[in-house]
Amino acid sequence: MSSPIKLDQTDRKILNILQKHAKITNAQLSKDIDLSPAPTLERVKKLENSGIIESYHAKLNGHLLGLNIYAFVSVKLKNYNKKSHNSFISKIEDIDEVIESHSVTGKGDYLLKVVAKDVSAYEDVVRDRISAIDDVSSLESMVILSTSKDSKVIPVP
Amino acid sequence: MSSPIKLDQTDRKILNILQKHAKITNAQLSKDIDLSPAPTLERVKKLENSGIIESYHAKLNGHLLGLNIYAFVSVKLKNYNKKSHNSFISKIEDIDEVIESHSVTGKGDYLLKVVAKDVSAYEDVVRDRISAIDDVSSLESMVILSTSKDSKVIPVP
DNA sequence: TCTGAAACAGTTGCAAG
DNA sequence: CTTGCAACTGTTTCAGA
Repeated sequence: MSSPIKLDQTDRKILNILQKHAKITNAQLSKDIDLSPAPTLERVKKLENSGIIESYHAKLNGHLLGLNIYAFVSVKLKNYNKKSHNSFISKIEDIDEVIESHSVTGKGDYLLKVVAKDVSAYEDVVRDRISAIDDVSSLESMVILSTSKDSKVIPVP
Repeated sequence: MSSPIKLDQTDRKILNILQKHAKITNAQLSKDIDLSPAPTLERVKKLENSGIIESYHAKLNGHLLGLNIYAFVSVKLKNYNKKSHNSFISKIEDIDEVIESHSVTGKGDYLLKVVAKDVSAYEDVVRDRISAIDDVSSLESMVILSTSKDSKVIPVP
């Protein structure tokens, strides 16, 4: 288990700003945290090198791209051995429409997040690609009707 | 309903690259898509201005920050009127540990994504903050044991 | 660890093909 | 669209406090 890395209040400010708005310039970031550009840059690099900042991503608007169905799919497997899990995970990896896959406690074994352009395309993904994996026993769809929060910001302790 | 915006293959390449690696320089991006810097920049601006690119975010490593519990929580409400939904949504908005909230079809009414530093902090959030909302009838936790895919990349049609 | 300044790299806008 | 170039903006390094 890795122990949490020590951060001061300035580091926390940096992380909160970059989670919300990664494209800020170093010059602007330094103003927002009341520091000069040089040490600001150094702190950002340190956060990147330590692995606390993993990566930077553009968030797209799915609707404008014609992706109108978002859903969570709860999956139960037939068997609980390591081979079955690994087999399932590697097949899920290849399905671009599955954008998240988590092993979870509760009634299902995996919870997937799936995106598709319409109900018909969604049906294709669920029936022809996910159900088609032998390791899968049953599925339950939770189609997203609306999203009220998708903050992309985890609370820095 | 908004109709999908027309994109050519070059725009799609840009979107795929920026979803994975938002911090790329315009100069490097232009090389990757075999175009010169000027029109590359113009395309990126167009994608931003059209709203297809919504925002840019730093992805943090929760474990290194001491956030060790991630979970989905399925929530059922007591009532299905608009007032009850709005009340629930606005209260959820204030809980930083709830990083996603989606209204969904299926057994539950909402599916939340929650993060906490340990099981005890998770219990506090679920019991003292989410269950405490009057509109909530019942909850079901699906704690994430492991995540095999979290691509941050939606498939551009 | 910070400041301030100087040197460098990348972006942005524009003209001509 | 491309190339090329200038002006600008932001990054990065470094000596000194």
